[in-house]
Amino acid sequence: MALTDEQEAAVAPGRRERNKLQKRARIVAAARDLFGRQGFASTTTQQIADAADIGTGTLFLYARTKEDLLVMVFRDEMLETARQIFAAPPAAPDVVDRLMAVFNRMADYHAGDTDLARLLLRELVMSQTESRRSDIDELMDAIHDGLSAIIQDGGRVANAPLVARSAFALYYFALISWLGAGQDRGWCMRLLREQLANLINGNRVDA
Amino acid sequence: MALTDEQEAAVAPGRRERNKLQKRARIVAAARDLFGRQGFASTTTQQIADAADIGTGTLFLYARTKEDLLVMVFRDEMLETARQIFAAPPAAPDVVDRLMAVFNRMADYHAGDTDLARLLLRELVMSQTESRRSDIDELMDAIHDGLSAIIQDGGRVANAPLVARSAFALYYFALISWLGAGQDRGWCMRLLREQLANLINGNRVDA
DNA sequence: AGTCAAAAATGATTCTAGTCATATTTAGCG
DNA sequence: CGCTAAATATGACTAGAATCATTTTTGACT
Repeated sequence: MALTDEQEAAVAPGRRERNKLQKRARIVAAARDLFGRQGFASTTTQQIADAADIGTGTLFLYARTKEDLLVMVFRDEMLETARQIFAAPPAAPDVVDRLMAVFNRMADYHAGDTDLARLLLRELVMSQTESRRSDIDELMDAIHDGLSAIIQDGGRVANAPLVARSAFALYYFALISWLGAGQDRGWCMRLLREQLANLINGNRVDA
Repeated sequence: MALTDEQEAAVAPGRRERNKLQKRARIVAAARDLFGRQGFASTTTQQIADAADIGTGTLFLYARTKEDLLVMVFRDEMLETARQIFAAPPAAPDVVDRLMAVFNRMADYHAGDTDLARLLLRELVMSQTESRRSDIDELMDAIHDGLSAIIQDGGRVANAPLVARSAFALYYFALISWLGAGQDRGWCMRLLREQLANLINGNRVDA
């Protein structure tokens, strides 16, 4: 027997809301699939709309621009990836080793599709849309908290959150060098390790 | 009396080449003006072509995309700005102070048009086009060298170029927070100062 | 000066992201 | 149940970036 409207509304946040969420999920799935198989540029918003079985204009009710769609698609995936990485903490003796283990696993994720990662990185820099900003903030916060915990756990450093911010900034720059400037990944990561060692352990001549 | 073709070609790198340079200059000037007055999005490539007195398609012989045009326009300006900043070195006692003086002056430049700066920053992350890559590399190198000199001059740090890279990465991240994530400029710069102090002077609990 | 191939310029055309006036669906209410 | 207003969906349409087949310019060589 079906529930009455009132009962239904009481259980879940309303049918309308559920429909929207379903539609949103279809859109994200379609976009994820097409971006992955055809690339971002050669996927048209029309193709995504067709695959998600919605009208041309409806798509833009859920993502203001094609680029927002890219961020939408990867926000979930990256959040999940970040959670998994921080949930299974690397059991290395040194803080620098542990940070590098985290960053290497993140880089592994991006290595799966460097073309998309490159474009995504570009969009993550600028949170033009309001919805995008919250997507990005959530992701950044998750990573920052994870890093902070690792650094705090090391115990040798004052002001762990600030150092976490610096570590993330250095990682971000490594990503830009690798994906943006086309430098060799290994080279970027080696440099990052040195920079992190400097950051954590100091770099004085007399040390 | 006019020079013969041969004489002319011997003096300068050929009339053809000079024409191209002139045309390029007209394009950059027109784009600079229109972007500044109307903003990037509401300036059409047609307007730029008209202002530069060239055909619609000719524009794309000089810049593969509208975004490349943005990079072209600001590469020169930013290089010049960077040179001026590093030519008149800040006479502060501390390395951190001197770095902050440099970064603050760079931020001042961007503060002149934060909308354009935001878009530019996004494009600088990814050197999609080959021509853009060289533009960006040149700019980055200039800044890196300047920072390196300041840090080396401080004398208390081993491996100045690496620390310069880190300092730049931290500055870059501050820019992203300010222009990209919409954080308050003062807050970003204060954080940057702390991070730089950490980087240069160490951050051990026992220090 | 005249010829020719390569380089550069051109604008009509194509393609697609994003808009907007209209139509449909939803849910609260008498 | 209708009725109504608000929310949501739709696809024909617009605007503008970028392309490309064609034309024009250049300069080397005779």
